[in-house]
Parts: sequence; structure tokens; C-alpha cells
Amino acid sequence: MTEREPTQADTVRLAIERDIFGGQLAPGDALEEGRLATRFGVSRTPVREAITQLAQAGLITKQAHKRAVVAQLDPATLLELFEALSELEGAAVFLSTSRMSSSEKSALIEIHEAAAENLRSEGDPNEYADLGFAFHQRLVQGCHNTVLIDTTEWLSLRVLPYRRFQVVAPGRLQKNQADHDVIISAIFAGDAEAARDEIRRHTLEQGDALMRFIALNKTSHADFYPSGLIKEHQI
Amino acid sequence: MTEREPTQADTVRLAIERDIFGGQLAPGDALEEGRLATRFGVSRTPVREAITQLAQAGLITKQAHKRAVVAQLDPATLLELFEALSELEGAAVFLSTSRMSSSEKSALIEIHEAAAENLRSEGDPNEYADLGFAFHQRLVQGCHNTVLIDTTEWLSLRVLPYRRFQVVAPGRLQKNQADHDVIISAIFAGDAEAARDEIRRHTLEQGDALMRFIALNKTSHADFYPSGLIKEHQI
DNA sequence: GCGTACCAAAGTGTGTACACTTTTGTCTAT
DNA sequence: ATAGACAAAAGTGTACACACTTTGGTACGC
Repeated sequence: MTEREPTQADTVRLAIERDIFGGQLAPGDALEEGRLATRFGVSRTPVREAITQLAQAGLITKQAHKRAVVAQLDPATLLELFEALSELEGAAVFLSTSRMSSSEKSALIEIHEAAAENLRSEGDPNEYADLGFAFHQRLVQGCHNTVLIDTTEWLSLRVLPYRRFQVVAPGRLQKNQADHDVIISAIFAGDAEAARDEIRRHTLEQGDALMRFIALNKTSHADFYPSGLIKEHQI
Repeated sequence: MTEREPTQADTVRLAIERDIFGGQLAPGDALEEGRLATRFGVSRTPVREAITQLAQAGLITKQAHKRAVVAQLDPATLLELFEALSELEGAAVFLSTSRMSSSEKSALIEIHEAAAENLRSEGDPNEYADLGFAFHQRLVQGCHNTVLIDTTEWLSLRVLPYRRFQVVAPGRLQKNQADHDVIISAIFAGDAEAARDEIRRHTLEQGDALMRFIALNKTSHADFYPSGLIKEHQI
């Protein structure tokens, strides 16, 4: 699905995505075509297309004749997602170890050090989260298999609204950074199997941490929601 | 994307899928909305929706203002697909080894033996291909991780129109069956790592065989196409 | 003869109208 | 008072119309 000139349907889709990731649209919220149409100043047709695409991407769920709803990931599915993601990232990193160019490696280190600096200076944890995301992304992209990259990023996207949670747990950031350190070492040592195992464990652990957190704050779903939570628990 | 009552868009989508898998629509063929609409006796709107969904699924490609085209997998992408697929199946089987119920295991063996019987009696190779597909599917489903299952099946779908190629290479069927045998043994022995490695190698090899075949018949793309080929080379 | 600009035909993107389904609120009977 | 049925409202699915973009071909200039 390549598009050079953004059509209105694309614009709407991107706007909805932003709303979902940004927290304006919480999981479980209903998307009514008519409202969205008037809100974006277009007709229902492009809105419909956008919704179809988002549904296919798994970001929203849709049943015939019923309102589209922002995808709601129950803990079980979330765990499955992280399990699958850890395997995919593991596979990608396994390949990346032997396939990354030196410039790709240095770009990775650059991100890693920026993250370290952010941690040292106690900078914005949201920025740290972004750097962490970029780290994983670069790592995966190093495998040079676009199918594997796209598939992995597709799953990442689905957990993205929840992933920032990791910043809330005290000490997790340091642990995260240490994990990344080990992964980088394995890659530079050329030990593909070790790199695979490390990131697999690392990503699984991220998922576990998130699950534990959710288990502790077991109230209404709205409380799980990223933006609200970050504001509430932010450092 | 769950739908209980099939809407017209769904009907059209399924019909197009069938045409793609069946060979009536070859990779590279253009899908013109108007024609499809009249052909299925509906308006362009549901056709459009179907195309959008198929594009998102990767079965067809679409650019703004241009005609939708049945996805054309060049050899490089095909290789990437098999590489990614082998890793995914490997991950799934790794988990399946410890997670499959005994009834799931016996169902797997049943398929495996039906395939063996088909081979012994020199039955329909298309039926053998179907059994092989079912074998992989059951194997993956044993991991009980719906995300991983869906993702793997999603990729399988994309190579499905090409996968039947394996039947054309002489001796491949026996090799395939032997591979499956080894995989089953590993699973019953509880050796998850071995099972993972075996199916990974097995799926990669399938891809390689396909690539070699394509390299040998390097003519127009139409010649690559399953239905035509099977008819031409079928046993 | 070759390249370029232009024009017509084909095809896609979007707006709008309407039928059909779901949902919600009310009214009746127990 | 509660449960069930019914009707109005809301919302989705589809048809159709039209504008805009792409495409392919033709005529013109060099």
C-alpha cells in the first residue's frame, strides 16, 4: 500500500492514528463515521476507507452494521503480542548481527548513547521511551529483510500505546538500558545466538513488567490508558 | 475484523481472493473497479472496500489514482518472505512443542499419515500440497498464541499462490515428507530447539527450491504462475 | 524521423442520497 | 415493578453522480 500523494482517506487515517497513539481516542471508544466526517470536513466515504484500513491493521475492530471501536487489548492478548514480538525481534536481531553495516551499527550506538545521556541527566522519560523505540527499530531494520521488518513494526505499532508504561516502574529504565548494552555487546561480538536470546528475553520482560503493572492497577480500563497514566505516574 | 453477516464487500473480497489463489487472477493483473462491480452485480463502493482490505493484507498493491494490481512477488521479496516465514514458524513450533495437547498431536499425525498414504499411492499432488499446508497450519496453531498464529498465517497466505510449485520438482515430495517426519519426532521427543531448527531449515529449503525453479524458468512472469505451471508440469 | 505538447478516454477519489440494520427509549401486560 | 414488545432514532451499507488524475495516442515542431 504505497501512496505518493496523500489522499483524504490517508489524511483521516493518519489523524485517527495520531489520536489513538496520543490518547485522545482510548481503547473501547466508538468511532462514528458521521462525526469524524464533519470533524475533518470531508464526506463519510474517505472516513469509511480510513476505518477499513485501520481495522485491517488491527488498531480498531469492526463488525458489520456496528460501530467501529478502538481496539481494546485485554491482558491475555497483550501478553501474546509481546511473546510474538519477542520472537520476531529475536529473529530479526539474529540476522542483523551479521548483516548490519558499520554505519548502521554506529547509528545504533548513537541512539544508545543518547539514551544513556538522557538517563544520566534525568531528562524527559518520554524522550527516553522514544529513543528506546528507535533503538529497537534500528536493531530490527538491520536484518535487511523488509518483510520481517514490516511485520515486526506492525506488531510494535499495536503495543505502542501501551509500551510507554515501562517508564512508570521505578528502576526499569536502568534495567532497560543495561539490557540494550548487553545486546549491543553480543552484536559487536558477532554472537548472533546470544543477541537473539538477549532481545527475546528483554522484550518478553518488558511485556511481563507491563502485565504486572496492569495487575496492580486493576480498575477500569480507562485507568490503563497511556496518556492519563503517564501524567499521573510520570517519574 | 470480525464479521458475522457477510456484507457485499466481504463477498467480493472472498471472490477476488479465490480468483487470486485459483489462478484466474495472475500477479501483475490490474483490477479495475468498474469491471469487477458489473461482474459481481454490485456498485463500485463495496468493490472499493474489498480492494482496500486486500491491499492492506498485501495480496494486491495500490497507489493513489492508479489501478490496483495483484501483488507481484519478485524473487527477492519471495526469498524474504520465506526467510521471515521460516523464523515465524520456527518460533511457533518452538512453543508448540510444549503446548500442544495430545488431541492436537494426534490430529497432526493423522494429517501426516494421510500425506504419506497419498505419496505411497501416487495420489493427486494438489491434495498432497493441501495436506502439507494443513500440516504446517496445525503445527503453528499448536503454539496457542493467536497473534503469532495470525501473523504466520498472514505471511503463508502471501506465498500460497507460489507454494504449490514445490510439487513440480521431482523427489521434493519425498524430501518434504521426510522433513515432516523429523519435525514430528522432535516434537514428540520434547526437543523444542531441534523442532525449531528443523522446521526453520525445512521452510527455508522450500523457498530455496522455489527460487531455483524460478531461476531455471526465467521467462515472462506469466509462466511462473501456479495454475498454468501445475497444469504444465503436473507429474 | 524523433521528441514534445496537447487532447481525449479511461479510471479513481469523493460527495450525496437512500435503504436496511442496529440501538434506544417508551409503552403495555403481567 | 419488571419483562417483553414495539416504534422512533441513530448509524451503517450501498448506489450513483461528478470532478479530478492518469494514461495513451495524435498532431505539431524541430
